[in-house]
Amino acid sequence: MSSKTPSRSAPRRLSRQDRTTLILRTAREVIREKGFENFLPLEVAQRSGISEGMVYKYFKSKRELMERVAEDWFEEFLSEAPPPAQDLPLRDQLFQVIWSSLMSIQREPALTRFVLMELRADPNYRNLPTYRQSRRFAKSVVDVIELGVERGAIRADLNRKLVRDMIFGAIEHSTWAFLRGEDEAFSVEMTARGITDMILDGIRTPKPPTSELVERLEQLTRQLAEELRHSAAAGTAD
Amino acid sequence: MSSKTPSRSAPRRLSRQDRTTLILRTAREVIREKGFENFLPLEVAQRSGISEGMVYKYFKSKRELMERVAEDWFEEFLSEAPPPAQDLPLRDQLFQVIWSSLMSIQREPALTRFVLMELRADPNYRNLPTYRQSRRFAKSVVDVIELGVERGAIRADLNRKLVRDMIFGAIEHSTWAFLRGEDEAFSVEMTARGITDMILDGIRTPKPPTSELVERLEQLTRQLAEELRHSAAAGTAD
Amino acid sequence: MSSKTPSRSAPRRLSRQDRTTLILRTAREVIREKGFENFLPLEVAQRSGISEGMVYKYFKSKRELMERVAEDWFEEFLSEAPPPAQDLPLRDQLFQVIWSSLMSIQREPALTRFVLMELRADPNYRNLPTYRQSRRFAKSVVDVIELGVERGAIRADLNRKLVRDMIFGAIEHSTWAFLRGEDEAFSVEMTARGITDMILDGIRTPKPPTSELVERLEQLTRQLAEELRHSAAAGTAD
Amino acid sequence: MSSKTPSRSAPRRLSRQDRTTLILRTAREVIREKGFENFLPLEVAQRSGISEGMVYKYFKSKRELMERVAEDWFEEFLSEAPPPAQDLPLRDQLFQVIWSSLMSIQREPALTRFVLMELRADPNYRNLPTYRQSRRFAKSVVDVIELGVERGAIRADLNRKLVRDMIFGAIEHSTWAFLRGEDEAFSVEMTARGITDMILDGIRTPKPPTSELVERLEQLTRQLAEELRHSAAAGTAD
DNA sequence: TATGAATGAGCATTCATTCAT
DNA sequence: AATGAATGAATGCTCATTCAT
Repeated sequence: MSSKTPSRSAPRRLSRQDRTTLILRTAREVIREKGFENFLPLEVAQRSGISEGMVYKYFKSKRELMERVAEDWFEEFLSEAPPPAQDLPLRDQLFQVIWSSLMSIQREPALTRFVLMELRADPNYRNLPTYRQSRRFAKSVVDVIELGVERGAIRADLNRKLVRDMIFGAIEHSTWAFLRGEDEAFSVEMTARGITDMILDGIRTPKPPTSELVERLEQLTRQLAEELRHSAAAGTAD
Repeated sequence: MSSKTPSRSAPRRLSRQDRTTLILRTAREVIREKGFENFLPLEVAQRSGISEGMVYKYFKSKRELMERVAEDWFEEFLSEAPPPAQDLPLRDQLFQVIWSSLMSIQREPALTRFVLMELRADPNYRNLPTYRQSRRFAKSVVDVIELGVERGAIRADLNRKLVRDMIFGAIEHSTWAFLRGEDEAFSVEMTARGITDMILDGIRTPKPPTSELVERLEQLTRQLAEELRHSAAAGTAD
Repeated sequence: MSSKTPSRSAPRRLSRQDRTTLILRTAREVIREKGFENFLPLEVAQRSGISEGMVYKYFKSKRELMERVAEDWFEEFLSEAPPPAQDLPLRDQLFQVIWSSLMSIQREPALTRFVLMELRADPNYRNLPTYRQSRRFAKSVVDVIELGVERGAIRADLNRKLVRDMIFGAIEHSTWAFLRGEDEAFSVEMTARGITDMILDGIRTPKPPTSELVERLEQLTRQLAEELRHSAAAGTAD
Repeated sequence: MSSKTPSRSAPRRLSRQDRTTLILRTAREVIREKGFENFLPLEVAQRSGISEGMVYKYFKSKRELMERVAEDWFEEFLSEAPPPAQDLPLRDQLFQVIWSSLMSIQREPALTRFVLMELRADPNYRNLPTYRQSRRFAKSVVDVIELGVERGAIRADLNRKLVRDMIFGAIEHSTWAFLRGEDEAFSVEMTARGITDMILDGIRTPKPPTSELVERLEQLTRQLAEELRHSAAAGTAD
C-alpha cells in the first residue's frame, strides 16, 4: 500500500537503533520489489524519508546494507524455524527442517536469489554473517542425521557433508523455476515430503539382506534340531 | 597455451568462420581469467587484435557473445561426455555421468559460475540454448535411472525429477567452495563416488525389512526350545 | 512479398545502368519499410544481393544514394502528374495539382518524410536536384494562378510566392498526422477539395455581389423612363 | 549575453531549481549554436561547469532535456504573445497572431527547426507538452476566426482546421529558406501582412464593391435625367 | 546531524566508409 | 570487378560514493 510513497510519515528524529531498523526494513522492501540487481541506495533513502547521505552514515556501503538485510532476514528465519523437537519421529524432524526452508524460499524469492546468487558466489562468502547462519541452519539438519545415527536408524558411515549437500541441493534445484519467476508457486508440502522420503529411504540403516536372513534361519533351525536331539536324549535317559 | 599473449601473430583478415571462432576462444579466455562479472567486450577485441566494433559485427551484444561461449563450452562437454554404455553396471554408469560433470566444473570454474549464477537465474533461461543442453545432459542421468527401474534394481515409484535435482544439487553444493576459489581443487573421484553411492543406496530397490522378523523368529525358537525342554522334563518326571 | 529476402535471385552480372536501377529500387524499398532514419546501406546491399562495398562503387555515400532515391521518386511523380490541361476550368486545374500532390504523399509517406524533414531542412537543399524538382512542381501551381490572372479570374496583385506557400503549407499540415502514422489514411479527395475551394474563394477576383442589384436598378430605371415617356405622351394628348 | 563563456563564475552548489534552470538555459544555448542535430549532453555539462552525470540527474535523457527546452521556449512565447484583444479590428487581431509567430521563428530558428522537424515528426508527438502548447496557440487563431464568424465578417461554413493549416502552413513555408540559413533574415512585418491579407480577403464575407455601384447609380441617374429632359422637351414641343 | 548536489569513471553499442584480398 | 572483413570514432547513460553547506 504505502510502500511506494516516497515520503513516509516517519518521525523526524529516530534513535540510531530505530533508524537502522527502518532503513533495513525499507531496503528489504526494495529488494523484494525490484530484485537485488536493481537495488538502489537512493530509492531506500527516498522511501525511508531520509537523504541518500544518511544511508551511508548508517551503512558503510550499499553492499554492507544489502548484506545486513540478508543477515536480518536469515536471523528471523532461524528464530522462526527452531531445531525440531528431538522426541518427534526422525522423518518428521527432517520434514520440518526441509519444510521451513522451502517455506522461507517461497515467502522471499528475491532475498533467496540474493543470498544464493550474489552472496554465496562471493569469494568472501565465508567471512559473511550469512555464511555462519547458513552453517547454523545446516547444522540442524546434520543434528537430525546424527540423532538418527545414534538411535541406529541411520547408517553411521555416511558422509554428513554429502547428506547436507544433497538435501540443500535438492531444495534449491526444486525451486529454481519458481525463483526465476516461471512458476507462480510450488507446493511446499509436496516438495518437502518428496525430498524427505527420498533422503530418508536412501540413508536409512540398511535392512538385512535376505542372505543373512536365510543364514540365520538355517542357524536357528540347527539350534532347534539340537534342542530336540537333547530333549530326546533326555527322554531316553529317563 | 597461447592464452595470455595479447598480440597474436594472426593474419589481419580472417574468414567469418575463423574470426568467429577466434573471438569465441578469446572471450572464453577472458571469462576464465577475469570472471564473467568483469567481462569486457573491449578486452576481447584487444586480445583478438581487432577493433571493438568487430566484436559487435559478429555478435549482436555482449550478452549474446557470452551465451555463445557458454553454449560452445557445453557442446564440447556434451560431446566429450557421451551417455554411458548400457552394458556397464548401473553404479558405474551413474558414477561416470557424475564424474564427467564434476570434471567439467573443475576444468572451467569461471564458466560454470557463469552458467549457474548468471544464465540459470535469468528469467529467460528456458529459451536459452544452454537450457536445452542442460536438459540433454540431465536426461542422460534420468536414462540411467530409468534403465535401473526396468532392470528392477531401482524403485519404480521414484519422482525422477527429484532424483535429478538431488544429484545435480549435490554436485553443485559439493563444488561451491571450489567455485568460490576457496579450495585449490577437490577430488573428482571421491566426490563422484560419494554421491553415486549415496544416491544408489538410497534409491536401490528396497530389500525385505526382515530384522523384526528375525527377532521374532529367534524369540519363537527360544520359546519353542523352552517348551521342548519343559515337556521333556515333564515326561521325565512323569 | 520477396522484399525481405536477402538474396534476390538477381542475375550475377548487370550493366552499370541496371545495377544502379536495382540498388535504387531496393533502397526505396528499405526507406519505405524502415523509414529514412533507419536506412542502412548494408541492408540495401544484402537485399540487392550484392556486397556492401558495391553500393559505394555506385554511389559516393549513403546520403547520395538516398538523395537519388528521392530524386527518382520525384521524377516519377512529375511525369505521372503533368501540368493540368489549360482548357479545364481553373478550379479543376488547381484541384488536380493539389490532388496529385496529396496522392503522392499518401502513397509514399516514408519518402515524403524524408524529403520534408531531411532534405528540405538541409542547408544545402537549394543545390539538390530535389529542390529543382520541387520548384518545377510548384511552378505548375503558379502557372495555374498566372493563367487565372490573365483570364481576369484571379487578382493580379497577389504575391505568387505566398499563394504557393499557402497551398503547399496547407497540403503539408493536412497530412502531418498521417505522416506521423496516427491516421490510417486520409481522404485525398476531400482534402484536395477543401484546399482548392478555400484558396480559390480566397484569391479569386471578387465579383461584384451587386450584379443583381444593378440589373434591377437598370430595369427599374427603364420602367421609370417608360412611364415618364407615357405620361409625357398622355399629358400632351390631354 | 554570457552565452559563449564556458566557465561561468557560478557558485559550485546550486539548488535543484536553479541548477535545472541553468542547465535548461545552457542547453538552449547549445541548440541555438550547434543545431539540435549536433546537440551533446556533454557539451551542456561542460558549459554549465558540471559533470555530465549531473545532466542525467536532472533530466532522464538527452531527449527529455531537449523537449524541456522546447517546452520552456514555447511557454515563454505563449506568455509573451497573449491572445489579441477582442476589441481590435479582426484584421489586426489576425495580423498580431501571425506576426508574433513569425517573430518567434526569427528569434530562434534552431529551436523552431527542432520543433518542426524533430518533435512534430515524432510518432509520439501528440503526447508531448509541445503538442498541447502548439494546440493552445493554434486555438488563438481559431478563436479570431470564430469571432469573425460571430460578427458576420467571416463565412460560417469554413473548415476551421483547414484555415488553421493554411495559416501555419504559409508561415512555415515562408520561413524555410531562413530556417535553412539561406536568408540572413526576412521581414516579419511584410510576411505577416501578406499572409493576413490573403487569408482575410479569402475568407472574409465579400463586401459590396460600392464604388462601382455608386458609379453605375450616377450613370443611371444621369440617364434618367436625360430621359426626363427629353420628355419635357417633347411635352413642350407638343 | 542531516542534506542532496555533485562527482566521474565506466561501458555497451552503432555504423558509414575503407581497403586488403 | 567484387567482396566483406575491418575500422574507429562517436555517444548516451548509470550509479556508488563523497562532501560542501
